[in-house]
Amino acid sequence: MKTNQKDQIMEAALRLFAEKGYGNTSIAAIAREAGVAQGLMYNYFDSKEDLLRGLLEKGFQGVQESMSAYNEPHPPQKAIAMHITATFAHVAGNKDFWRLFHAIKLQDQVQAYINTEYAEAKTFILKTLATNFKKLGYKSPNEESKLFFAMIDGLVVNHLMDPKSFSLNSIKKLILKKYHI
Amino acid sequence: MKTNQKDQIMEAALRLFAEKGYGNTSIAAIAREAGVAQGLMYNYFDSKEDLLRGLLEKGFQGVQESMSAYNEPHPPQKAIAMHITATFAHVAGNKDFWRLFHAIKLQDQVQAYINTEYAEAKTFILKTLATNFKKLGYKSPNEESKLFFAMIDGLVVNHLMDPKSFSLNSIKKLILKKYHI
Amino acid sequence: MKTNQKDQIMEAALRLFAEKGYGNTSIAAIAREAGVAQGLMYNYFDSKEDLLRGLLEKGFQGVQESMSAYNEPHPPQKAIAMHITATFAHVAGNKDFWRLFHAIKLQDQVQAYINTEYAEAKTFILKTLATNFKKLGYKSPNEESKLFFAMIDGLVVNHLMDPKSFSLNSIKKLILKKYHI
Amino acid sequence: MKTNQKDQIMEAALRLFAEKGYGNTSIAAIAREAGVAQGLMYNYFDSKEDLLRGLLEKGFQGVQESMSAYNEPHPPQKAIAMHITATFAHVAGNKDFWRLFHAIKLQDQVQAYINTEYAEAKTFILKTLATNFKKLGYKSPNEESKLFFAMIDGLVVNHLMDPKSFSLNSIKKLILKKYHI
DNA sequence: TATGAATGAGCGTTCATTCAT
DNA sequence: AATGAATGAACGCTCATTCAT
Repeated sequence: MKTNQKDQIMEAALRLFAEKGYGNTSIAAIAREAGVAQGLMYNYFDSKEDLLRGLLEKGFQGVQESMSAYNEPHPPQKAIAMHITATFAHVAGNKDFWRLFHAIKLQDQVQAYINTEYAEAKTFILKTLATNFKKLGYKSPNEESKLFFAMIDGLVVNHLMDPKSFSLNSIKKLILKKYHI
Repeated sequence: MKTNQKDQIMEAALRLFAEKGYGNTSIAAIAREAGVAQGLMYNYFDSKEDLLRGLLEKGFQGVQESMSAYNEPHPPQKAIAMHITATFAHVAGNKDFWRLFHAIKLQDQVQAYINTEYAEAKTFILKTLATNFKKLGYKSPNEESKLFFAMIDGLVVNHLMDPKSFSLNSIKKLILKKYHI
Repeated sequence: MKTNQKDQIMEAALRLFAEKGYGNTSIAAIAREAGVAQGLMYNYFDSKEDLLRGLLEKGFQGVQESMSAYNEPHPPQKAIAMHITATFAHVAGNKDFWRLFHAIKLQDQVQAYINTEYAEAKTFILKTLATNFKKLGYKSPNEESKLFFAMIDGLVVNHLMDPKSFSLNSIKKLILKKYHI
Repeated sequence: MKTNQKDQIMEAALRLFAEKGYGNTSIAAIAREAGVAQGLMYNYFDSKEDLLRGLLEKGFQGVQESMSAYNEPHPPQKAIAMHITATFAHVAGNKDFWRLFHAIKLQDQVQAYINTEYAEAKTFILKTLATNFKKLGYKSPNEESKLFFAMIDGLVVNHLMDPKSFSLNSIKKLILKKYHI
């Protein structure tokens, strides 16, 4: 009957952080949105910042899981295609997380978590991409992978800002064609 | 001898907003950094938010000016090259502005200014790019321009996050090659 | 096997109140220290303040008992010696209670309990001392008893603050000599 | 026309801390008592604890000044008499400070300041008393000085708790007689 | 009797903003 | 134009207390 209140708090917090920004969201607002007393959050998280960390961690775990496909070897073209597909699908299904993440990633204070969780994933992705580009005969696979990564990143952010103009799926085809996939 | 105090305030604010974030920067800190009294800011701006708006406006004016080259007709390849060069140069010379902008752009409250100032520039750039891509014979010039725009955007953001790994200039060459320029 | 949980709560509370102060000790901390659930305290006490009252009452009962020796008549010199010995012994065996009591005794809110429990004991002691000093021929037995009482009180407090410098036993001999006992 | 608001805050805080205890006094109550906005305190003190420290420091400065008489050499009997007189006078004129101090001195958290400011004064007083008792031919001047110090201390505390019963001046004469002064 | 999740009032603190000078 | 002391609303957080189990 009673849904998990910790989850309700996290959902409410993620929604509000994404919508209004971390700094503009009060604990009171989260509690109201979650339909819960203000103090309850502190049974599950040490502080507002710890709640943010919890949300980011949970989000990155989802990313990690959606990236598990890379653990098995694939032909490079398929691997790249899968990367795009998986990324776009994860963004589509976790818009609030990605809005929050991209809104926060440039702030020094948060770079700590990001450097742990995100930087690893980023490094892994860049390496995997470089390997695949090398297999495909690209001249500068490292630069190529950075460019590719930045392109996907930029697409995601622009999609989050203005989903109608920047439809991920319509551009996906163009990318595949561009990379002869 | 005495420099314009309004400019000093704006410079201090931009520096601190970029460094610590808008929400984590107090009026007191800005006044301290600018070497003026706390109340002085309110002679020039109605509020802290108005100061932010002022900074964004000024920044976008700079962007507009650096884009004035587009007003004159150029061969499409040169136009695209110029766009990249101008963008990267503006970013290199206005890191604080771009850090602030990208840190803030996803928040609903700020989208108001952005929809006025930035969206216009964005639309203009997208149209110009599309025109040029069309001239160059690309099949889907609109999608192509969005992809290109997102790529540049993503590069800039990744550069701002980690300038050493994402050197703009080393990737610039790759882009030019990619687009046969 | 299972000790009385009420006693465990009271012991934990006394320890923590003495160590960290009443105001700095939370019910949660007491429950943790006592190894019981947070809510259990309210089965035995109406409130945190009532728990404090319970601790003070129990402490004063102990004082009362250790003073029972006075109920039997003694030669005045022996009575005074016994008072010192009993007091110092009780302090040595109940440091936490005395720390708590002396830390709290000056606050108006607590004076209520003190005026009931403690004031009676104090009055009794002062009277007994005065009687004995009178028997010993002192000119102002009332003033003399107050001075004596304050001296013992001051020694105890200074001992609690700094046991090494203010050793009760080494000063006890000096007092006995001073009063020709 | 306008009295110093920092002083008003300190006075209000000292009064309330002495009356209700440090932990039971809110910043809001201090501001109300001082007739001032809540936030103003933080223009003068970093925190509530810093305000407490400020009050204790100011109080100890007063003690130091009232002890300046000891800097000049006096015959031992006069020195002791002066100590009593100065102490009682200072207590009479600074009841709130002494109530606050004695209510707080047993708490570990505050012992830091006390060990700096107060412990020095205490050590100085104990040494001076011991010197004077030695000059007067007492057998154990160190123990004697501790006993004397504790006696005065106890008298002050009992006076603060119950000024009517423990009149300092009526007991002062008894002390002087006791020490043949 | 015992649990501990949930509550919500109240705290210390910050800070955008005002205003007398 | 310029100052900075003063304001007070709002924040993050704590914790005594309650209550369904």
